[in-house]
Amino acid sequence: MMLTEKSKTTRQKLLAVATEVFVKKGFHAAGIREICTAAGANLAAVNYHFGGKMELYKAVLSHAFENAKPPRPMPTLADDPSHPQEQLRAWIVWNAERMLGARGHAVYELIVRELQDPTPAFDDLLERSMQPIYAASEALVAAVLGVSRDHPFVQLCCTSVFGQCLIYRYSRPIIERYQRHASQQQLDMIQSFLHHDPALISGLAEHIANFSLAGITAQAKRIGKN
Amino acid sequence: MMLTEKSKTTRQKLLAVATEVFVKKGFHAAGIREICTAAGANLAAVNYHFGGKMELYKAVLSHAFENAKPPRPMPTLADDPSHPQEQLRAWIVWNAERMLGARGHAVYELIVRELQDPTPAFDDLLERSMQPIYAASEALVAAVLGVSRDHPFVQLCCTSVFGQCLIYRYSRPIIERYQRHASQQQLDMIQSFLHHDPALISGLAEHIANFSLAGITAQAKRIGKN
DNA sequence: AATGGTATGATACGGTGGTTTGAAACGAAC
DNA sequence: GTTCGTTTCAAACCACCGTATCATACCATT
Repeated sequence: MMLTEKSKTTRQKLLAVATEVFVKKGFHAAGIREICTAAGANLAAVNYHFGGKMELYKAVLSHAFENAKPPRPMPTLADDPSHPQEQLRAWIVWNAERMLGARGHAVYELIVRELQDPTPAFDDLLERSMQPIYAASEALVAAVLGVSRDHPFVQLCCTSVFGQCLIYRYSRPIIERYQRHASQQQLDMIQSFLHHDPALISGLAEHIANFSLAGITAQAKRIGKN
Repeated sequence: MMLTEKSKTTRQKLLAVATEVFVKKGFHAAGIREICTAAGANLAAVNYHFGGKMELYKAVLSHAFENAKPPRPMPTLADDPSHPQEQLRAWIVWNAERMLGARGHAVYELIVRELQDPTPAFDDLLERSMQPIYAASEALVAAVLGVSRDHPFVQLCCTSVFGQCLIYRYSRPIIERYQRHASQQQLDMIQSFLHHDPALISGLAEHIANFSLAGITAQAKRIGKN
């Protein structure tokens, strides 16, 4: 038999626990022993079920990527080419909610780790998960700016949008740390953020959209003047 | 004698090499052997001169922090309270150039690493290097928005500004990777960026300032309407 | 009941990492 | 030239990690 009940659950448990540990500590710092004992499995289980630490890691990446599929499809320029501003706004909100929401948590956390200590699995992950999204943002921003996609302002504005989203991922350890000297109402907000409270996140997404649209339209005027 | 000529240079060489290696690989991945051989020192040198890997790391942090002092002093609201917009613009440019320039390279790279895998040296570094800067940004943004510093919009806008700067640090590994499939003129720009070309960086700083000021004034109007 | 692929278990191997040790080399002071 | 603190060096130590091994237990099929 290919997979008994028991083996399925150990494999899945291993995958689930490994995701947590890799997210928390990164690839190098995470240990096989730690993962196995936390999953209630034997030390050899990883090698048996996946073939090695790196293979387990790749499996975690794939699994996390599959689970990160957003509930709504990505808004693109093609959906309504005559109103690029509204489309861009919809896209920014969609993207921010995707990057900050609970669904994408593991993938983006792992991507952020890969950014600093790339493993061989990096290129593939980036290509699959980020490249299509980035391409869509370029098209939308170019449409709003009224220039071609290789205009330097397009990249700058896209980077500004992504930067505003990414920082909420990067600063997570700081935020966790600042719980100590936080007031009660700050503490509530921090907890909401760390637990991916949808209301708080859509508020952040709204802010990023408002902020960015103002920034981008300002750049559009700047282009028009020249 | 406390420090002969020879010992001084080994200590300094160790510090310099260790800074490079820690920046490049992070605390955990960096190896004592690697550092020592690169510095032309014996394996035991680190323990002798610093007392251990962690102490060496702390010394590197302090040293990098001291060397990151920007050439110009930070513009603050107090410099010209009647023109908060201009002051905020000056501050954003100053901050972006500080975070992206060659001087601050080591510190910010190390901070970015600490963000993901905090070592015991994290709190101190953060408090010394980031807290005063962040406080200044809050004051300026609050002045432009015309609200008190604990208004929620203040934090949101400050985070948006920092996010736009930080992403250029975070995405450095991606950018290095994309040199392979880049055109010639893209390659030149990438090289300029990686080598902290002042002209390119002040261009980025200008963009971030324009983008952010538009975003912040838009939020100010939004507050005014309510 | 017997069998054979599958899964789990305890243990050991090779390698690497930081740290320690003790002897040797250096250099200034007497 | 001897002495003493400082610095360098080679070698070893010890803990840990990922992997490999091999015996055992499981369980559907025969």
